[in-house]
Amino acid sequence: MSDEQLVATVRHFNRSVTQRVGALDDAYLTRGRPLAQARLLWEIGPAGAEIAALRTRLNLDAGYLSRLLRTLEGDGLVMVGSADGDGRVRTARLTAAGRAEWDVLDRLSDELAWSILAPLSESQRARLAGAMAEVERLLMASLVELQPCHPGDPRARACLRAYARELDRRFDGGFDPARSGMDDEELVPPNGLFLVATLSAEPVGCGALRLHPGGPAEIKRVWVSESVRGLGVGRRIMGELEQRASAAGADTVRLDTNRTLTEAIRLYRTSGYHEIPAYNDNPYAHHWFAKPLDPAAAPPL
Amino acid sequence: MSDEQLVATVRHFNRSVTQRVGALDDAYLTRGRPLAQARLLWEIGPAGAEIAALRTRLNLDAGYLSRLLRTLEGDGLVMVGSADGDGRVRTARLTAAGRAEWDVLDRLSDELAWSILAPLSESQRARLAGAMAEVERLLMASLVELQPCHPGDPRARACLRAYARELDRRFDGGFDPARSGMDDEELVPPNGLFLVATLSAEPVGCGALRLHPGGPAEIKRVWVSESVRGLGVGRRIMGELEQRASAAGADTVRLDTNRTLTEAIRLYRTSGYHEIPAYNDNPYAHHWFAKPLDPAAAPPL
DNA sequence: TCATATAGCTGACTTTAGTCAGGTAACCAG
DNA sequence: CTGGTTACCTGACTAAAGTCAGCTATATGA
Repeated sequence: MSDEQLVATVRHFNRSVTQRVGALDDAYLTRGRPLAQARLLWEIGPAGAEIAALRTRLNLDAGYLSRLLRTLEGDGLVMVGSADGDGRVRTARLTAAGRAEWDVLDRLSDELAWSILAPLSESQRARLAGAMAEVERLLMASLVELQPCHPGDPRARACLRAYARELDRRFDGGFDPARSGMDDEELVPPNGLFLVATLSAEPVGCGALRLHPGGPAEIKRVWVSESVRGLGVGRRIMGELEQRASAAGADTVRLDTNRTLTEAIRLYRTSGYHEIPAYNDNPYAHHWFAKPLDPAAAPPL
Repeated sequence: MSDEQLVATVRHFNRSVTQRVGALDDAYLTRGRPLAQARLLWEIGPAGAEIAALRTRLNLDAGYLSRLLRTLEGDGLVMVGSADGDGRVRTARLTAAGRAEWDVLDRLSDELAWSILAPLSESQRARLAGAMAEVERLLMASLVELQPCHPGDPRARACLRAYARELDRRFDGGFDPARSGMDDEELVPPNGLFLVATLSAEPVGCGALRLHPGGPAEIKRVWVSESVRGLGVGRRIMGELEQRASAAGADTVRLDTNRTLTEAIRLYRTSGYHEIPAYNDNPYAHHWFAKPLDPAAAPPL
C-alpha cells in the first residue's frame, strides 16, 4: 500500500468506526445520566480511585470534577474520603448503590459488545476480534511518546526501579544497582541524556545516553515495560538515542549487555550492532556491541 | 476464542480505541469552532449538500441545524440557496472562505492520520491499515439491520429498482420487471412480507417472502448492494426469511433463479438448498431450489 | 515556626448542545 | 382553489459542559 492509501484507510477508520461505535457506546452506557457523570462513575470503579488520578485520566478541570463528585455523592452513589497517608489527597469510592449501578454498566457494556458480534457468523466474529486486538495493539505502539527527561523525574525513577527489578530477576546471581553505579548527573546534558517513553502519561520504557566527547557515545539502561513489549518501542528508543548521539557529534555508539538478555541481544544484532571486545569491566556484562553512526542519516532534532 | 473473550476484546477496543482516537479527532479537527459547527462544515463538503441529507447524516434536530447554518452563514463560510426543482428543498454550499476552511480540515485530517502511522515501522503500518480496514468492514456488516417494511416504502422501492437494474444488466436478453410481475399486495402480511436491510438508514439489500398456506413458501427478490457484498448480508436475509416462513407454518421454502446469478446459486447450495424440478414457468428461471425447514430451529420472532 | 506548595472545593460565570412549539412558503391531490 | 403535506425557519426555552478566580486545609522545607 502506498502512503496515500495508508492515510486514506486510517482517515476512513477514524471517521466511520470511531464515531459510530463511540456514539453507540455513549448512548448505551449513560443510563439517562449526563455523559460526564456516567464516565466518572465508571472510572471510579469497584476499587475506588484517587481524585487526582481521575482528573488526569478523564482530563477534567479540578473544579468541574469536584462538582461532578458532589452530584454523585448527592445521588448516594459515591463517597469521597481522605486517604490514609496524605490528608490532602482524597479518594472516591462507590457506595453499595453506586456499586450496583456500576454492575449494571458493566453488564450493559457486555451486552453492547455482544450486540456488535451477534449479527456476524462464527468466523466473522473471530476475524473481527482479531482485527480489533491488532488495531488496539498497534495504536498503542503508535501512541507511545519518547521525550527527554531528568533521571530524577518520578517517571524516570519508576522506569529505573522496574529496570533494576527485572535485571535482578533475570541475571544469574541477581543484580545490585549500586555495583553498576552511575550518577544521575552523567545522564543530563551536556554529559548525556535520559529518554522516557510514555503511553498516555504512564511511563512504559526508558533509555539513556552517556556522551564522551571525542569518543564513542554509550547507550545504557534501555528498558521496555512488559505491557508494550513486541511493539517496537525498544527499537524506537535505540534509534532516537543514536540520532541524538550523532547530533552531539559522536560517530559510534556502543553498549554492553548480559547474556541472559537474549531479546535485547537480538535487537542489537538486527539494528546494525556488531560485537566488539570488552571496553569496560562491568561485572554484569558478557557482550559488548558497537554501531557506526551515519551523520547524514541523523538530522539534528 | 470463547464468547467471553470475544466480548472482552470488543469492549476493550470500544473503550481504548474509540475514545482515544475519537477524542484526538475532535480536538484536532474543530479548529476552535464548536464541534457541531465543524462537523457540519465538513459534511457540507466541496460539492454542497441538501439540508435534509445533512439532517439525517448528522442526526440533528431541524431547528438546531437551521441555527447552525445561520451561524456558518454569518461567518461567511456557507451559503444556503433553494434547489432548482423543488422550492422547499434547500441546499447548502461552501463559499470560497468555507472551501478554504474545508481544505484546511482535509489537510489536518491527513496529518492526523499520518501522525498515527509515523511512529510505526513500515510493516506495522501495513498491518495497522489492514486491521483497520477489516474492523471497518466487519463492523459495517454488523451494523446492517433487517426489518420488515411495506414494498411501497421508499427504501423498498430503491432496492427493487436496483434489483431490476442489476438483473437487466446480467440476464442474457435483459430483464423486464413487468414480465415477472408480482403485486405489492402479495408481499404484505398475511400473504407474504418484504424485508429491507439498512446500513445507517440507507437501504442496502432486500428480500421477499410469498406465503402459500398449506404449501411451500417462496423466496423472491433477494438483492444485496455492491457496497456490502461479501459481508454475509445475503445469507442473513435468507435466514431471516426462512425463520419467518417457518413461524408462519411453512415446512419448506423454495425459489427460482437465473443461471447467470452464480454467486446466488452458490449461496443457495451452501445454505441447505437442493435443486428441484421446475415448479413454475418463470421465463427468467433456469434453476429451482427447495429447502426443508426445521420448525424447532425457528423460534417465532 | 513561617513561607510556600499542593490538593481539592465553591461560587459565578459562559458556551455549547439540544428540544419543542409554533410559524411560513412551496408543493400536490382532488 | 382548497386543504393537507412537506421542508425549513424562528423564538423561547433547558440542561450539560466547561472555565476561572479565589478559598481552605494539609503538607513540606528551611
